[in-house]
Amino acid sequence: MAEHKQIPDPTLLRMCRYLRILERHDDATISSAAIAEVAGVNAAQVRKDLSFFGEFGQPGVGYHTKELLASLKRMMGLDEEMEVVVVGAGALGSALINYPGFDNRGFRIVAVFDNNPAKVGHRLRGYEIMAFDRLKDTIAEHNVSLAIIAVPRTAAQAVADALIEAGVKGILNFAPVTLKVPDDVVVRSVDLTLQLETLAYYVRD
Amino acid sequence: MAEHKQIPDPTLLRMCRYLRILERHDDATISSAAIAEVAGVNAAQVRKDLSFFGEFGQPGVGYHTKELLASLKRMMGLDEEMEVVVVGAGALGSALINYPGFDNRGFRIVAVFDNNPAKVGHRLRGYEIMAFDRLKDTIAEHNVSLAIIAVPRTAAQAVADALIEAGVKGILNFAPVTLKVPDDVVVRSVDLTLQLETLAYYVRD
DNA sequence: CAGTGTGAAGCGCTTCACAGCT
DNA sequence: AGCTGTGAAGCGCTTCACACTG
Repeated sequence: MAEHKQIPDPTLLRMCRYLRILERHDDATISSAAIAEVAGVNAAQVRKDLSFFGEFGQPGVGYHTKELLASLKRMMGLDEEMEVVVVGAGALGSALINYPGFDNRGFRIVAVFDNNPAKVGHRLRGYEIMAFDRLKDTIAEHNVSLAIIAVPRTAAQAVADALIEAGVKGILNFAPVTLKVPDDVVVRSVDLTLQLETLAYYVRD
Repeated sequence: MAEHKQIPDPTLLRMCRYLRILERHDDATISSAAIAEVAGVNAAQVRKDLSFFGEFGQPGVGYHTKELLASLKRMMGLDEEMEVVVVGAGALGSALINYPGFDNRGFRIVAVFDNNPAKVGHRLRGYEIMAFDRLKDTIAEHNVSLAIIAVPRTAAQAVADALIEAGVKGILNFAPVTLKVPDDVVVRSVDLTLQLETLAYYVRD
């Protein structure tokens, strides 16, 4: 996590949503109320979030759409392409590789790994599937700092360990486990069934 | 959301994780400290979370694994099978249909919908893909209250509206938009790129 | 006016700390 | 002695309210 921790996590998540809203906004300016409306949050929240990064607005007018977008992208580290590796070429991994959102947002998949011998060497949407033993040199060679884990639960921690040893600093984990990682590595977990299970609670009876 | 709102949302999410930990635990008893260790949270947090549902523990001993598991499953509404429909049979939808986690946790997919004429009528892992015009009667017929949205961003709100009109009360949304829904419908959004984008912030430079 | 930026209040989740039980 | 259940403290995010600005 290092020294970046001054900005609240919920703010960071919302910032990304604001970016999308700005990208789809046609007018030259936009108010915090307008952003809030689309994002489904409080307008004061939007202003407070933005204020973490600086003062972009003009009282009585709002924010200049393009300017704000460009500034935020840069401050979020999304203004330049970022290399990512995907580990796990099962159903989920394949879907992620095909997912247009990643390409479109400046993430470039540089390699796909899987340890299933039936898959290694084959191509998946143009990417050659490599065995795990090529993790380290590939990551070093391309200077990759982000990885996506889409392997079964039982393999996830070992994969994470290998990725971290290879120098990865950020992990997006789709396996349903809590990964143990050093302090300087950031993990985000997306658990597909967890969310569905909490819905069951609200919906039953 | 209705009258269930007394339990904090973060607690609900953690409860599901505790369930998994209990399922994989071999000893007859388990302490809050042991659960906390695996879940990566504070032990007091575990006890507080559990206390929302009742008093299950035995001072000096801990919790009886199987008993606790059974009680929690029932209280979370996960003790009986629940019908789900999936809307969107693209890469993500297909991956979700294949995802073992759903089957294993008591969710039964009863129908898959997609409006792509090239897909309608075909089968996907045993499920016939149906056009959207069959949404309403299928949901009514099977008394479905949960739905998964895995369609492109632009179609998501319309799909949500149709699902809600058909009687769905809980939606797991994978499209990158904030859905507008009535108060009695619960939405959980899983945004695949959002998480990756926040990682970019921590990892850059 | 219309709308930003922000101190201060509000609120809810997390953690502490300890009484109480076995 | 070991561990639970919980009141109370702590802490951080959200919302309010308003001075300020073009």
